[in-house]
Amino acid sequence: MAMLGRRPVRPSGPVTIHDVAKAAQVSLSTVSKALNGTGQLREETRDMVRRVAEELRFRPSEIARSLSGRQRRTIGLISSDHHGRFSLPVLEGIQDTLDAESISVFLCNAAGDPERERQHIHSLLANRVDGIIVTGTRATPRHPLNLEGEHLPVFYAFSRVVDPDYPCLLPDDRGGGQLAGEHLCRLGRSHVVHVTGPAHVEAVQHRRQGLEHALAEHGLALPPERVLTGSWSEAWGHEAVDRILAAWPSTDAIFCGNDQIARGVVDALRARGVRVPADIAVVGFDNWEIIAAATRPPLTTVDMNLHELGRQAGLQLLTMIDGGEVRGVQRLPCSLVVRESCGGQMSQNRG
Amino acid sequence: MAMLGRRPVRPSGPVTIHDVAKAAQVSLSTVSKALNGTGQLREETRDMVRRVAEELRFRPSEIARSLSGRQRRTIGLISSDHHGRFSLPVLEGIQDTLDAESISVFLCNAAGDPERERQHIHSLLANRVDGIIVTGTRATPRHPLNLEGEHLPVFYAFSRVVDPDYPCLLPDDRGGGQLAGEHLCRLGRSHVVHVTGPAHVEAVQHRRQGLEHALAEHGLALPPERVLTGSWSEAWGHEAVDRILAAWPSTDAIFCGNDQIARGVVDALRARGVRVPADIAVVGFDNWEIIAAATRPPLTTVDMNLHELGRQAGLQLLTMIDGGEVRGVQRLPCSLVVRESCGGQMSQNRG
DNA sequence: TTGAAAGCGCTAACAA
DNA sequence: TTGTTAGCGCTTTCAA
Repeated sequence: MAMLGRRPVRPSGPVTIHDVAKAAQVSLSTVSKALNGTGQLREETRDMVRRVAEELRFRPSEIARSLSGRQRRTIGLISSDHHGRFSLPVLEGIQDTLDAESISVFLCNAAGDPERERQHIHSLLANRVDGIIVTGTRATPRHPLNLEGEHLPVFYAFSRVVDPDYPCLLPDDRGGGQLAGEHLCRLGRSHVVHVTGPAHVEAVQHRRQGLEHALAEHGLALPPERVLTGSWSEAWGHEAVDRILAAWPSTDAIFCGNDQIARGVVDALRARGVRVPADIAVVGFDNWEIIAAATRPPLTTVDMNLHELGRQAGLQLLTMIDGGEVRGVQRLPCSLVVRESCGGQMSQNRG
Repeated sequence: MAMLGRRPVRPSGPVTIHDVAKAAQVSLSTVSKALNGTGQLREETRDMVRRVAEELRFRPSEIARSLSGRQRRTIGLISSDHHGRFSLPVLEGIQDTLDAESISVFLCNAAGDPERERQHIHSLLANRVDGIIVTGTRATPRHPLNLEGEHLPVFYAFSRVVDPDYPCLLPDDRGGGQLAGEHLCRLGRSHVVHVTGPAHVEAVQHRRQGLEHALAEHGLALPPERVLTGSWSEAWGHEAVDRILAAWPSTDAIFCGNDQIARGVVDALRARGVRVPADIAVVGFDNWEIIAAATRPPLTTVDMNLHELGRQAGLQLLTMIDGGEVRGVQRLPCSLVVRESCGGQMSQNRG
């Protein structure tokens, strides 16, 4: 295809713009312009250069490109905690957004170690990323990233920062709790007990508030003693059922703080001969498929839409990179996924 | 600290080597040498430059560094499938290795889409990574990465390639099955049934072979009809128990292809009034904590050591990058994690 | 319509 | 012991 009837020979290392220029018998800048669609070139030239470049499998070095002023089109992703079960969907969501913009992601796992986090930040800064997303468990609020005086957009996804001014996106746990409560009320349940995680966790408090709010709207109260706090485990679900059946035999609904607890609750109820949902309806939280779908009956549960949360986090970071103002805590609505543990079948969203 | 009593002023953008040179009143190369510990410099000069650089918070641009010939110290990580439950520990292991060498990771999630994978590869090549690790589910062997004619080390971690010559590291499923079998035999069980996943999956076949081998060594046979293949679900575990109790009431041990099946099996047995482990011992596979530990009784199960697998995959890639020869399928030994579903208590490894 | 040249931030060979 | 200079691969004025 190249002039003179000779096929251009691929050099050993990566093909450079020089190689293309030589093969196409034009100058460097012509190649650059042709390939980037910039400047004023004859169509023929542009086509010819493009053909040669393709034939040579020319892949412009992003390294060199970003050196000469262009945007880096690369961001850093720091998992402050270990990559957990919740991080995964968030991470995938983020990547969906960034892939669409051809932005590369440096993945860093600080694994909860501040020193490791420091090193990663250093490396990200040295690599001149355009921005950083921080993910992690949000049980305990974290310090804002220490950027060593550098100015760089940072967005916190599913990660709580002590200072509420930092741009961050979290699930609307309150709304989630409310969804669960409304669902139960709508199905006519009126003796609701809440079995949830550690009392000091913010999400635990929010979910309870949401439930309380929904019940209140239906003229029902949620007395403090009917909120049982414990660990996020199946075992706690079992234990809670013992207490509930002993203390409040008229209970007709249990809203659980997560799916593991719900699984424990359902299993325990079955073991006691209590029918779910006929006698007691159960709602979980997380929509952790592998648990929720395998429970018998399958769990109706609240979904935090973590994939979507990741997508939006990515978009927000892009906004910040483009100079947009993004601040404060934002909450993403949850959805209710209806399976069989409440008897109902319609699906609800709340936006 | 700088000369003339003036504090050097940080420029607005990232600090460059020029800024440091100016502030320290020396030349570019002196700064470079001082900071890299190369060349011959007076100790005083070196120290002085270092101090100034630190004060200015100078962070040499990795971009510029890698342009001028140095190694990129960056690798690509492609998740061919969605980041799954198994990818996580592998990923963390890989990062452990690479962090220790200060190598950055570009994360790409091809999500099973060949076109997306192509784009990611393109991007990785354009970013001149030193090598690539491919992770993903290994249920179905994948095609080797198409590097578009470029030469670059690629290592497959927990990902099966059609051509067995490609360097890849997989769990030793056969050994894992053997561990389970030996454990059961050692505990005196002699009527073993195997409830496992889809028959066509390689891991399913290997695990069965391992079990068979272990039983054979103790003079026991594993007739084909006692290998029940199905899906990887709890539901299948329940169903299998029905069949087993009906067909072979003398069964005293069940080895399950994964922990979900095992969970289903144990739950079903309990529901039928069969005691675990007193009447029937159960062994799982995966050591998926959240399931294995929550099962009642907690599951004795085989651990694939995925974190370690990731670590070693990282090391192997580094070897390849350094020009070492790495080829063919390698297998990482599994371990047996003893909990309570078999009655035994000692822990076993097999190296 | 094309090409020459400067520059991005750094390293490294060579001079001084 | 330090500084000058020439790249690394590309983009982007500015000249031709």
